[in-house]
Amino acid sequence: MSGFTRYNKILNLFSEQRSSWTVSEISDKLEAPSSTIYRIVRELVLSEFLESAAGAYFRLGPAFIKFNRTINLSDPLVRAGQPFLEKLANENPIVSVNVLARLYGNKVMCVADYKSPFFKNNTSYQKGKLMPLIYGATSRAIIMKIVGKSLEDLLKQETFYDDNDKDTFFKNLKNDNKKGYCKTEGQVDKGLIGFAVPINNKKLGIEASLSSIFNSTDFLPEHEPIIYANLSSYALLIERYINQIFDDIQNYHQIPS
Amino acid sequence: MSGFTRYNKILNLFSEQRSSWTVSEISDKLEAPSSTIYRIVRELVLSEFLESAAGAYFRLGPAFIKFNRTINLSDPLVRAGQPFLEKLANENPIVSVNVLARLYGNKVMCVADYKSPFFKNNTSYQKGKLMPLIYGATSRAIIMKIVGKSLEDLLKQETFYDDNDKDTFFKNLKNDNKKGYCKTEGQVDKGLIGFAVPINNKKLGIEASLSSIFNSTDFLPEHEPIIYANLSSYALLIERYINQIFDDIQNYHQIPS
DNA sequence: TCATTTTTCTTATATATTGATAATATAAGA
DNA sequence: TCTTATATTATCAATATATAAGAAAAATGA
Repeated sequence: MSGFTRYNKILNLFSEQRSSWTVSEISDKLEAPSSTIYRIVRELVLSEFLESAAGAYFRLGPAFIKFNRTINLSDPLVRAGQPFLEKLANENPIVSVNVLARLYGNKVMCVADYKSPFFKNNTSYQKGKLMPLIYGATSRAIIMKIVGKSLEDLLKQETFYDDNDKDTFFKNLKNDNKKGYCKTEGQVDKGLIGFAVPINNKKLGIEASLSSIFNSTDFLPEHEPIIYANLSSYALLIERYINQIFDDIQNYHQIPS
Repeated sequence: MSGFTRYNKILNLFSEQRSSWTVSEISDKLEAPSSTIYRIVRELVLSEFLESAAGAYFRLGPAFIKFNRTINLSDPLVRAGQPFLEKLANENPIVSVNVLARLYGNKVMCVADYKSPFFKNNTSYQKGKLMPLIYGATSRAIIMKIVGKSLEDLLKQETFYDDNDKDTFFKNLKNDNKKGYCKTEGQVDKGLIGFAVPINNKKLGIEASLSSIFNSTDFLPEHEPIIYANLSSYALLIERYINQIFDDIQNYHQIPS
């Protein structure tokens, strides 16, 4: 173990299922002497990446909450899009969950969401959760704007059921691209139907989507044009707003530190 | 620079005000050769603590979002308390923001919140934000249960206006402790009034509070007993639920890995 | 295409990390 | 309160690793 790995290996032991570890448990798991683990853990505690809990246990520390907040407040996509999610929800004809998601590595991550007050279902698209790349309108609206080698690289890790499945996938993607939006039903959550449009900004390297998710039982075909109109107009607004924020950042960077 | 500091120093450059840095900017700022910074940044990118953005810029990476989510899902306080916040909001006589906060180092951090649909003001108590220790009901309900040397250590960093100010602070704290709840008006946000009760669990090392924050203009004296009754009963529920979660964790830890 | 910028690679050397052991602090029980 | 077990820190020589300067390679943009 060397470099950042030795810290990362310890941090990655902490999960939803197992959120607290003692030093001796860590040293057992990583097969490293406890004196070494103590030293590393102490360093992480000092920088607030870990914190000590009762009974010699350690857990993830407040640094993650702090940095996560920094990301939320400074991410141009979140800053530009967050304020519009509630408005979008109010203008939709039926109760909805509205989601801003972006490409992160080769996964899709929800970075902001707003749920109508009386929407009952829980979607899988919760802020911070990594989602599959090829299922659900939210994800597909993102990849439909990616082409050529970038798309190939991105999909390299994904496995399709068979060649037919793969062909259908690419054909649908092409179709969606023509229409300008994506619609899927039950691909991620049973009983839910999702619509999504892409949001892009080349200068800032943003590949993202805006989506509205509804209960299948609430949805009627005549809603579709309104839903699509709302999504497109808000996506446009958000893209414009991102550009404005980009200019602010540019100006900021020109000020010498 | 050695140990974790070398990574931490770079990560801490990223802030709400300045969320992206190039390698040469970092090496200027930290006065270190850029070849060294490149190596460290590459390590951080590999572990997703940083990610590269457009134009040779780097920004905070998805690891923080992931770990933050882990904290949210596994924190016994969040797990126990989150589900009750909406109920508390609905039972309050006027619109409110309802907050679960806990001690983190020598600050107070909001770990969960729920705002009534028609509550307009923005409180300073947003999830993830560090708050002052001695102002506001939310914070004071936490420290009012801490005594002796622990309290001294905690307040060591805090500066009071004068000795009189300090005396008043401690007298109020004592009073609150007798009453069982805290009430402050405008200490953190002008125009808002806050009520809070403590939540504790010694075994898990949890020192926290549950609070409801209202618009001063909505508030009438006759609301006070209802507010207090709601807070106390939900705090009790949450404390019981925390114990149950604690037992689950215990059972989990007994399973050999 | 070329010129510029960003990123990686290569090396000897200085420096930090390691882990066995000892010392100390802390918590729990009698 | 004292005892004992356990958790945490300190020490130090052997070893592994990071460092920094410059060169080379890739990537980017005009």
